[in-house]
Amino acid sequence: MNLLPTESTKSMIQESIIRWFDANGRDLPWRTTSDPYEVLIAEMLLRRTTATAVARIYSAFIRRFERPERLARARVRTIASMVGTLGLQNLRARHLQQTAAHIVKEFKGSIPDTMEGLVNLPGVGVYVASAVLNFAFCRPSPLVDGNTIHLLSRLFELEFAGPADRNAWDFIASFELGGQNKAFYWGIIDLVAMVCLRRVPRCEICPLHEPCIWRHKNKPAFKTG
DNA sequence: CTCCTGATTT
DNA sequence: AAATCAGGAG
Repeated sequence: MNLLPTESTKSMIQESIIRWFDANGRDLPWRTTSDPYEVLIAEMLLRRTTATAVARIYSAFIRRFERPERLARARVRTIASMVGTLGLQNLRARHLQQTAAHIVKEFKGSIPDTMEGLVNLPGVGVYVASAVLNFAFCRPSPLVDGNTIHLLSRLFELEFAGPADRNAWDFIASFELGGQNKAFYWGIIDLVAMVCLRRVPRCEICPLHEPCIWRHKNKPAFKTG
């Protein structure tokens, strides 16, 4: 376990991630909308699934179930047949239908904009709730997933028990994101998906190769060009 | 802690 | 073959 990075290191890394994302981030279908329903659906579909898998079915899903009212009335079997390629389809379909029904009944069809309201939805935990707050309501809220753990572990050689580790949430919450929380969190996800690959990380194109402790230990002869 | 559940990566 | 994937519920 290493020492925690200084505030100035964190600030520099944060800026690098945001700048890199603005220039290189993926243009995924659910990132071009801030409609809370569409964002919530995306996050529920993305649970334990890759973004590329969700990208294949997302538009068709939204077209078919345009509003919560539509989804609430659909049969679980029908929903499951549309999300079958993602895995967890029965569980996922049940949660989608129940959440839609809950939203129609308790919130008159609009998505709650508070952590408490969101985590009470079936199939919505702290991660999905926080993602909706960040990506739909532009409200900065700490967000930690497997990607975050992976990136932080390499950058700072910190050891976390996993995505549920309170220390990881506290650490990510200590960043001062201002209004750039979306670019920061999307940037972390995309860096792990495109650059900080698990087996062969592409340090030569990584915006964080300079401060990265893992890179210094594993590619000491790395030239910055 | 276990289970859910399958495509994809390693 | 095993781990992982924008985790959550029981």
